[in-house]
Amino acid sequence: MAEKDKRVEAITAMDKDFAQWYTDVVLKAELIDHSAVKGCMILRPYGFAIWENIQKNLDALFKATGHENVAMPMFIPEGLLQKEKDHVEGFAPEVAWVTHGGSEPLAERLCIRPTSETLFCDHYAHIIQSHRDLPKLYNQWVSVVRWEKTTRPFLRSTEFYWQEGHTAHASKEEAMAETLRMLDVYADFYRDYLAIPVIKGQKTEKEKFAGAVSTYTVEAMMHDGKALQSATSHYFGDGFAKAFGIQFTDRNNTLQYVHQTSWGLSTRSIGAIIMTHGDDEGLVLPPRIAPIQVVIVPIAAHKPGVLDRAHAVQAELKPSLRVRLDESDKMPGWKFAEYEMKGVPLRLEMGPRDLENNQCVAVRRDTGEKRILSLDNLATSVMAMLDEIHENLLEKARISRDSRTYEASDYETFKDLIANQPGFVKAMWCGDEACEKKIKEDTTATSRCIPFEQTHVSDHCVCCGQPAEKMVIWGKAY
RNA sequence: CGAGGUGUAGCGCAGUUGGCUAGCGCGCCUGCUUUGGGAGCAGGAUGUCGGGGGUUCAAGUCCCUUCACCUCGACCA
Repeated sequence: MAEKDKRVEAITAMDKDFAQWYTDVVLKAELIDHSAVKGCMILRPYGFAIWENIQKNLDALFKATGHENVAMPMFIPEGLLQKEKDHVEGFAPEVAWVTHGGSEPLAERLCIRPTSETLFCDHYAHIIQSHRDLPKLYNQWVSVVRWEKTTRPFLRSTEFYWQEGHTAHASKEEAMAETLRMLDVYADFYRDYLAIPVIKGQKTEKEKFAGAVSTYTVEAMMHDGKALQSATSHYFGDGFAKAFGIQFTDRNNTLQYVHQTSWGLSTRSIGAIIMTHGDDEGLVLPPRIAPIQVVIVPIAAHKPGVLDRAHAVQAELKPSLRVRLDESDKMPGWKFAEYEMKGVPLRLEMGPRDLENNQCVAVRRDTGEKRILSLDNLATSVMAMLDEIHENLLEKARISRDSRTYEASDYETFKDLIANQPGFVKAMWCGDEACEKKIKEDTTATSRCIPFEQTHVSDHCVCCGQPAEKMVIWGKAY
């Protein structure tokens, strides 16, 4: 029991204090450390390795859809940021400024990019002349800075890593198709790599991106019932093109403005992983992005043959899996707890008893299930188990989300649900921003999205009672 | 940005009305013994008491200021 007590001490229970649980996990699983600057986190090797795996896999999906990576500067001259009115109004309150070069004041101050639309637009204006130059399908993997008042690791940090795709097209139809295509890429990525089910939908006018015609989102539900905007894709129409003069000559030799999109997914996705799959033992990582997919823990490693066999197994798995053999002199129980805290999907225990039987003991992180595996064709059975874990995580998350998704057709029910039942509430909305604002004032819930997959809850706006056709998902959000 | 809370060794904490060389547990280092759920014994190392300024014979302790972290709001693509 003493061992158990030590573990409980290590991480605050989710039910007791979810916020503290989250903080404990990000620090104790060694994902991040705090830096000297407020809200700026240090991504430690284990945390960064998760990000690298996200990058690697998502980038492959971008490449498969014809996108190219570029690198823009981190500075935006003030004049450039101000070219699109809505955009600058949206971002000005949270940009950081560089005012000096060495000891000399700059003639024009430079903002540290909060997002790079203006840089891409400026560049596009230079390089796009003909319809033959289109489409431009660019992406970059960088960090951006937004001077947020309240910060939390991964969820809202002052500086954060992300990718931002910026595309320019000859027609609005093509740009809209790109916007929705990339939203699909995000949704598929969340499902297939992070084992997180998301809801695709459109943001309301109030919630859309500064400067966009329309914003689309994938929304996920965290373990505490709160919503996390997990990635967004924006359709810009030709608004930025007109502000920045991005024109091309079409097939009929007439001058046209391009139609643009942008879309992004950030290190916030790691927050989503933590708060979707984690439990009281710590992190639970989906196998496809886990830095360590399999950890081999030798038992009684000093006994003849144990370590040799463990090394052989590691060598066998290494070509197809991210595998670690922990041959440190820590106690096995210590290692079990440690790798559970770090969310390693599968643990293989190998002791003298196993060697006699040409087997090992496989323990799943998600269910705790122990299974005896033959050392013959081990890579195959391990990979099958990792796939099972992925499917189970996805299914568990889906059930968890659906069981906390409610419907409300009248305002009293709505308010009661938001106040007392953490989760999503589906309710009809008339389309008036006033109702959205009132709901936020009354309940602190916001419209998460107008889901593509509509269900008919009632005929009337849940807030004002006017006829309503759109079903909106509401919830408290990070 | 508003309200509240917290900063003492890597982590968790104690430190009395201001008073001696700032402590405890875990961890860490060395050695031996151990190894199927966070090992045991012996020895050892580790501190700008978050930073700066002030009061005082004397400050971890009191005052001012500043930075960071946490909670709840406001803000938030």
